[in-house]
Amino acid sequence: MTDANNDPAAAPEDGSDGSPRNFIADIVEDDLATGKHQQVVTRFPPEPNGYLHIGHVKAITVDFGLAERFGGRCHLRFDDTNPTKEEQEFVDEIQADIRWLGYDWGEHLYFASDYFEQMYAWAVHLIEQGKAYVDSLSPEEIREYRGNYFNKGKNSPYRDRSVEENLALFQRMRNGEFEEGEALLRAKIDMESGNLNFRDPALYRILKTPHHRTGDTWCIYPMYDFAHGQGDAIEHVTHSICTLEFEDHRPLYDWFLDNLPVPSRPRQIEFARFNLSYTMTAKRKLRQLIEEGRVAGWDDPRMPTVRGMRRRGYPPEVLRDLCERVGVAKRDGIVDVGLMEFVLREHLNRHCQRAMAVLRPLRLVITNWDDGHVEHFEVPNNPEDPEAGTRSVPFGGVLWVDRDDFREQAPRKWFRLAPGKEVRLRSACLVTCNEIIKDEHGEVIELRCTWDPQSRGGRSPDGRKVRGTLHWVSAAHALTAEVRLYDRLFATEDPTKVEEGGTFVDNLNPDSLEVLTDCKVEPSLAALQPEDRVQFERTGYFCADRHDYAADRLVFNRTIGLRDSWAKIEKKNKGGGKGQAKAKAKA
RNA sequence: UCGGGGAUCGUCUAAUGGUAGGACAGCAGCUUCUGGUGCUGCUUAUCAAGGUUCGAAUCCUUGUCCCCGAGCCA
Repeated sequence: MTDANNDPAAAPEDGSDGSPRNFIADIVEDDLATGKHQQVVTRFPPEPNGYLHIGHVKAITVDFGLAERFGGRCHLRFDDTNPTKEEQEFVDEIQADIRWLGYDWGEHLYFASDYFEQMYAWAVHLIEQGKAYVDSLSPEEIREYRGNYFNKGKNSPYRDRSVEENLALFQRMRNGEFEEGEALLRAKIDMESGNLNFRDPALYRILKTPHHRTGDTWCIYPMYDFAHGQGDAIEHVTHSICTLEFEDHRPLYDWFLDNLPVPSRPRQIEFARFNLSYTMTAKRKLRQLIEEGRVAGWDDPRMPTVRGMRRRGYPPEVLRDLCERVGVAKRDGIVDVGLMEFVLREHLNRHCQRAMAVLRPLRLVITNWDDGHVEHFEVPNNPEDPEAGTRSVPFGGVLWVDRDDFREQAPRKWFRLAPGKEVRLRSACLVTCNEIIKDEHGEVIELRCTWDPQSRGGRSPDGRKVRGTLHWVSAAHALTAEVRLYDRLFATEDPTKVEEGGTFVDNLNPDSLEVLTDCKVEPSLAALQPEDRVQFERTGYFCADRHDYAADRLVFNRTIGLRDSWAKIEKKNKGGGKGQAKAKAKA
C-alpha cells in the first residue's frame, strides 16, 4: 500500500492508450490477463435496413475501439435475417459510413446469411435432441398462448410432436410447402418462465421474400435470437457487445450456446445506448421527416445520421472523440448536445483556416481612400497555428461589412460600428463612421467612413483603444456565395416528449435552416474542395457543400456558430427584470 | 402483477472498504487585431432509512424512483 505506486500523481486513471477505462474494457483486460482469451474479437452487427446514425457511432467506437485498444480485431457482420426489410443499398452505404469514421474490418466482412446452412443444421440438431418443435398454431394463437407479464404461458397442443414428425415438418417448411404463418419452428424451453424470451421462442419463420444475398434459396429464415450468438460463435467472437434492451435475451443467447455444438463460447455484454439532447434517432420518425419534406433527405445536414453530420461538416474525429468522452456504462441517460458542440468547436478551432465572409452585406465606402486604389493585406490563416502562414487579401475603398455589425443606436458596451464610432477592420486598418446613407424606406444602405492611414495593417498607431474588430470583404473582389445556416433540428431537449394530442413534429425548431443567397466572400474561398472546412472569422465554422459546391457556385453549410458572448450579454440585459424577480422569489 | 437492469454535481462519467475526482454547462476575472481562442479561480453530487466497520458511494437489510421486456423485428 505504501510503496512507490501510491503516489497519487502517478495513479493511472486511464487505460494504457490513454482512453478512459470502463467496465467492458476491464472485463476484456481481465480475460486477457487470465488467459481466457489470447486475443479479443468483437463485432459490429448492423441490420442493413437503414442508414447509420449517431447512436450507431457509439456502438462502432466501442466495438472497434476495444479491438484496437487490446490489439485484437473487430468484424463487420450484417445481421441480414429478415429479407422483408433489408436491401443491398444499405450494406454498401453502411460500409462507406464506417470507413469514413476511420475504422477498418480488414477481410472480416461477414453476413449472417453466410451461416444459413449451418443454422439450419443446428435447428435440426435441436429437434433431434427434443429441444425444438414445429408449431402449427396461428400467430394470434401463439400470442395468446404466450401469456404476458401477469399470466404465465401455456403449452401449445403441438409441443409434443415426435422428433420424426418435427423433422419432416421442418423439412417441408424449407421446401416451401407451407404459407407464411402456417408453421413455425420453436425452441422447447419453458412456457411459465418469468423471462418471456424463454416461453418457447421462435427459431425459424416462413418468409417467402427473396433475400438480397441468397435470392430465393430460402423461404425460411432464422430469428435474431437464433442467429446472433451462433454467428458470434462461428466467428470466434470473444466479446459480443450490445445495448441494454438485449439484457434479457442473454439467457437465451447462452441457452443456444449450451445446447448446440458451437465452435467457441462468446460472451454478451450490454451497455447503455447513446442518447443526445435535442436529437432523435428513431428510424421511423426520421423517415417521416423526409417523407413530409421537413428535411431534404437522409443526408440533410440537420439529420443525426452519419451522412447528415458529414455533410454538415462534422469531422469523423469529432464523433469518435465525443463517444470516448461520454464513456461506456450501464446507466441510461441523455448526453447534453452542448458537449458535442464543445468537442466540435475545439477540433475545428485547431484545424480550420480562417477566411472572411460577409453574410448580410452592408456597403461601406471609405471617403478618403484614393479612388480605385487596391491594397493587399497579409492576413493570418490560423492564429492558433502560426505555421498555417498568411494570405494576401485585397482591400479597396468600397467594402462589404456585416449588417449585424452596425447599429444606428449603439447600445451600452457596443464595440462595433455606429455613427461616430471607430473600429478596426481585421488586419487592414482603422475606420471611423461619419455618415449613414438611407434609402427612401429609411433603411440604411451605406456607411461613409474615413480611414486612418497610420493604421495600415490594423495596428493602433498611437496605442488608442479600439475594442471592435470587424471582418470585411472588398466589394471589387468579392465573390457571391450561398450560405446555409443550420441550427438544431429540434427546439426541445427531448423531442419524443409531446403534449397530449401532439406529435414529435411539434417539437421541430422552425429556425433550423436559413438560406442566404447573397453573401460576399473573399476570393480565396473559390479554391476549396467540396467538404473542406473553414472558419468564417467572427461567424462560425462552415464547410463547402459536398454536393453543391463548385468553383463557380459557392455553397457553404454552417457546421456550428462561434460562441457569441455578446449575444448572451444582450439577452441577459433584455431579461434583466425577470431575473431580478426570480432572485427575489428565491430569497 | 412477473422477469431483467439502473440510481454519484444541472448533464455525462470516475473512485472496486481509506482525501467523492474529471469533462461539459454555469458564474467571476485575466489575456486577446475574431465579443473567437487561451488561462485562472469559484459554485454544485453519493435516491431514502436502518445496520456492519476504526472507516461505507462501495458490504448487508428494507423501501422509493426510473428504464427495458408480452414481433413469426433487430
